Amino acid sequence: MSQVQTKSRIRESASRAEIHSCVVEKLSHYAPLSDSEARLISRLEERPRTFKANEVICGSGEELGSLFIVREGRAYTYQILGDGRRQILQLYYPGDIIGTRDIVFEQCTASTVCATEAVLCPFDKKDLKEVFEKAPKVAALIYAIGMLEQVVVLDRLKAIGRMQARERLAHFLLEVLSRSRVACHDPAAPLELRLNQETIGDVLGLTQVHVNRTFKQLERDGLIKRVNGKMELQEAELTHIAEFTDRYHRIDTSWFPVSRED
Amino acid sequence: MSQVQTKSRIRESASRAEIHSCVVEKLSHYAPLSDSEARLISRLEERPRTFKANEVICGSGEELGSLFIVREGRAYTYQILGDGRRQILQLYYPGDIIGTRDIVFEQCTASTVCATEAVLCPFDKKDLKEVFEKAPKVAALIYAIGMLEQVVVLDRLKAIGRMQARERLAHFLLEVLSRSRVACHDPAAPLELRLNQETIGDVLGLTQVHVNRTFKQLERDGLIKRVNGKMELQEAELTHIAEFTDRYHRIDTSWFPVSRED
DNA sequence: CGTCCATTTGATTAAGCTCAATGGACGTGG
DNA sequence: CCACGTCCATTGAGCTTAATCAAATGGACG
Repeated sequence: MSQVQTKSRIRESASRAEIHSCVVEKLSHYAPLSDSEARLISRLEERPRTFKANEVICGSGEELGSLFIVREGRAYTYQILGDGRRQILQLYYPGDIIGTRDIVFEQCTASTVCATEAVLCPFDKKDLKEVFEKAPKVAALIYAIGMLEQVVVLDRLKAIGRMQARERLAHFLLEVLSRSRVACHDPAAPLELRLNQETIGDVLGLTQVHVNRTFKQLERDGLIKRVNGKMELQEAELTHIAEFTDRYHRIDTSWFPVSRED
Repeated sequence: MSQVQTKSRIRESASRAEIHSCVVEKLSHYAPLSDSEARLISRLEERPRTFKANEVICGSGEELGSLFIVREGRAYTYQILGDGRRQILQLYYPGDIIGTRDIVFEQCTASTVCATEAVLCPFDKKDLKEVFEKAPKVAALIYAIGMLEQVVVLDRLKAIGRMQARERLAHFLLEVLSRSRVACHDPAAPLELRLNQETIGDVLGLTQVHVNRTFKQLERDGLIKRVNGKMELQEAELTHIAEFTDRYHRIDTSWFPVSRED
């Protein structure tokens, strides 16, 4: 909750101390940005916008006009099969960038909706051109973050393809936890999923019923403890069960272009 | 087979007609490149290298020093679970770029090996810096191709998460077919998998035995016909069964920076 | 002609799905 | 305050898909 910043501070332009943008915050988590780079990005970023729960950010087939940085809430991307089954492809938590993928297509390859009420910062697609032209380091950073997302997706692919329900769910919980920590900084904070069991099933390729049984099983085994919405995890054991690796630590910036005027 | 180019032609430098590089060929499939852009890229590209079947391109945990463009053969990226099970994350066919993901990490997140004898063109990682600095349009293109790969991975995630063996396999066959066509150009050419059933199982999250039964079933139903290694597909029916979409058609280049001196 | 490897087939088992019912939490309207 | 509806979690019973275990078949090749 303390993550929600006062919106009026965004959009000041001049000195670095005053630049307070979602994108700058996200990007500089991985590599330091020069003042002019930070200024360029924060200038491009539009006013944060509030979305209602279940509001569609971009439907499959529409054109995605901007990236969105998640400031608060949860969103996800999914596809529906002919028989009505649903696969959720990617979850977005505070700090994540929505649309790094679909922005390169003329039509979105999947639908994106908010799972909860959410605050998103749009970043216009056509302004990316300026980023690639004037701030190659930032471009490299955006590229790297896109690839980081891909690694996370592939970890989940492995879990769905080759693990049983118990390990899949453990893997999922740890992934959400590590993702929350990027934004939240407090490593002791309990996990707050804010997703119902049907949604989790659609992420993991399981039915809601089986997700429920598996949660119960993990609870019986003392691996998780649930207290109204929040969850405490036995991280060490779960990590072992799910063979989980946290991918959010570090990217290799050695090949990045240097900031133009540092 | 006709895809294998005479290697001596690569590396000439001067005029456009003589530039004959794997990377240039791949990238200009999606957007026209200026002469200087083409020159920059082809100059960076090193001599094609031949790999033996089962030769490791980059092991999990090592640093990946270059991208590789596949000229001939098949390769794949995989992860092994503690109990020995294997999940193949991505297959690479001629025209694909290996390493767009792992290049942004200090250590590879997965192992990559050749499934057959293969010819690959390395493209040094640290030279990417120059590309991002001097050829922003090419950088955008590389970004877009990385995202295209991600969409393909997510289509497979959907298949593995929410489809049965029959549809999964159909989906897989169509994906390989459409991928082959990027490199091969002949739309009537029969599908040449050159992968055994165990490998296919590890792609699709199925056992080798079940892959076999499913192949047999597709064959009985007249949806595929197998003649020593090659395969003819009833594309229309299979596309319907697998709800398949070909993602290789088109990316949105409208936001790309323009070539610097066209 | 025997070895190696991949494919094929059969019999049995188990993980997860489907269908169905119950109960708690919460909001809304009378 | 109570009645009611909705959403979600929970639990049970039976069924289906794919896994497992095991073995046979069939090239390709030295």
